[in-house]
Amino acid sequence: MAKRPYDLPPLSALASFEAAARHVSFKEASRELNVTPAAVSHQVKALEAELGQLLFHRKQRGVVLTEAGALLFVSLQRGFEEMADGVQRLKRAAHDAPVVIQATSAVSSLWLTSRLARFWKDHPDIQVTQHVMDKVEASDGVDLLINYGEMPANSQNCFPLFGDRIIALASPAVAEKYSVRNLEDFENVPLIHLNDNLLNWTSWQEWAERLGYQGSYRRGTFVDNYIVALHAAQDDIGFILGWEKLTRQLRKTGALVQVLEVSIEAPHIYYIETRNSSSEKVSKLRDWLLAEAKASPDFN
Amino acid sequence: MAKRPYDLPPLSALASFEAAARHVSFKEASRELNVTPAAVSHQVKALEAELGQLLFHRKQRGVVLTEAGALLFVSLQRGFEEMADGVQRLKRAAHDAPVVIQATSAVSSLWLTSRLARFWKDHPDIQVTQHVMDKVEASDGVDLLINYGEMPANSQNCFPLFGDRIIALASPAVAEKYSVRNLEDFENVPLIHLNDNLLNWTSWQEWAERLGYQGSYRRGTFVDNYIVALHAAQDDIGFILGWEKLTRQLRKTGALVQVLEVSIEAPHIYYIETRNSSSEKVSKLRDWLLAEAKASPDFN
DNA sequence: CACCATTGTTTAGTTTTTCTAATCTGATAT
DNA sequence: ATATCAGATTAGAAAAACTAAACAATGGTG
Repeated sequence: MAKRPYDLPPLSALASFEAAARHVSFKEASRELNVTPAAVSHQVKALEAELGQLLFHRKQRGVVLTEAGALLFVSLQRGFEEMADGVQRLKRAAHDAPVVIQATSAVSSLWLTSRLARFWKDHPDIQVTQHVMDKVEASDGVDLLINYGEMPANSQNCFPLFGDRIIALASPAVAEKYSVRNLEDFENVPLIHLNDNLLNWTSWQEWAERLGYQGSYRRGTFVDNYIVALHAAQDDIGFILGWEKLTRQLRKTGALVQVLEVSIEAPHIYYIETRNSSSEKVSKLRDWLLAEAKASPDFN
Repeated sequence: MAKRPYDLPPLSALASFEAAARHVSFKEASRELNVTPAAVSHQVKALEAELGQLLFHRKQRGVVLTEAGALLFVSLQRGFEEMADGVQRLKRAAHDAPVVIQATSAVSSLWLTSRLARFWKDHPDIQVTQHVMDKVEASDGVDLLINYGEMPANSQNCFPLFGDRIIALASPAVAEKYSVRNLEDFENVPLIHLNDNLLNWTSWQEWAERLGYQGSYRRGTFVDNYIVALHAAQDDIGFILGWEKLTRQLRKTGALVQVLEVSIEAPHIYYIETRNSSSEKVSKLRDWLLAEAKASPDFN
């Protein structure tokens, strides 16, 4: 097969030489490289040995480049410059690029959006883009991902955000009109069902079973999106299941009220996942959100 | 003071990444770099961590460059190419450049030249230039230097070549005409004296003193150059001092004959000194000459 | 003129980096 | 299904790089 396309001496030696040549001083070079002059001396000596020619004339006081050294120096400078340019561009691009966080429309509107607004006040330099998508898979270019489901074990990219309880809700008008007293009553009232194609939503059926009731809840309307379902509930369409914490604000404002004093622990938890990038900014946002979830467990 | 002008990640990581990107394969890269795939994996991972962004998409089978990776790759390639160019030029220049060996005209004509001709037969790829100069100081650009004098102690650039004895010589005609029987006889015959401005030549006076004779040798002619002196001797101008070994050939052909069966050990030795370059070619010639001096101590 | 401050070198030993061996993972091809 | 392939991961080994200290050579200073 092809031999090494660049038959270069050790790069560390080249870097030491370049610095020494630029400063015309081993001492200065060593300061720049955060090493002792001895280290630079070693590297340059090794390079000279490898190339089989002197790169510096050792003068009484300091060093002077030989002709060969000068020749090498300009090439190295150009080379390093080129590389540094590329790295610089990369860093700048990373700096300018926003952090992309993906969440379902429900999480986004009920929890994430208001917090991102606050995050931006703390970190005006970090641009954040929300990617609202009611699917489990992450699209390309997503840095963070808030999932509801079973958190993969021993993945250091996933961190639990919060768990929740599931309760029954309705608009005050609906609640008053049907006055549900027990689980059986739900069989004869309009329920809002979610078509759970991809997410792990808990259905009315599952919810009741968890609470020990075996009846069948068939009445009501089906919608595809939890936010739509919430709006439907507020429009007096019927009863809806909801997360206790996530709907706290809606209950506080009286838009919805809890029906029956029963609840189940949500079968899954919300967790945050790091994807693609391990950049500073991403970690910052992730840690901020984790702290946020921890700091206000009751969503005050 | 100024920060590092090139704020580059570890160069070894860049080199590993470049190879991996070029092959689009950690495995191939590892073969090129003579390391295991694990090593490449480590380096790339470290680089990604440092830059805070993924450089490869890890696919089910192998890897693919990310956009960022591709961007970095072209810069690195250009950079390495630039550097390799410089190194290449340097090596080529060193390869093409002849080895320069400096010697006095005497050593050159009596010992070195014929040997260099033989060296060239053994090593036709190594070009050798003679720099004949009857001074002690080496001029710039000289790689090897044959000196006569006191060899500096503990210098690993100097190697003893040979010592010699000093005898009195003359052309057969002169020898017969004056028939010198003892040291005193030299006082009344034409002597050839060397103006020793710089070299450590032994004068007739010193020679005789070493042999225990206190007379004064004033008669004769003065010349500046030993080769001229030798020619003068062959032209029957007078008696001359010479090295036993170096003049062997002249005596063999009958051009000169030894006068009086006395001789002194030369006060100094011939030694060879390495200057400037420590290139392969220089070492080769030096070692060859040392072996030559050792192999034929009698100058057969 | 002695003496100190500079700059680079050298040696030997330590620290850091880099690499390997072995084991895993996850997915494709047979 | 099973083998295979490319890469990841881990802990520990090997190699490279570095440092400390003593040295050498020189130039400036009191």
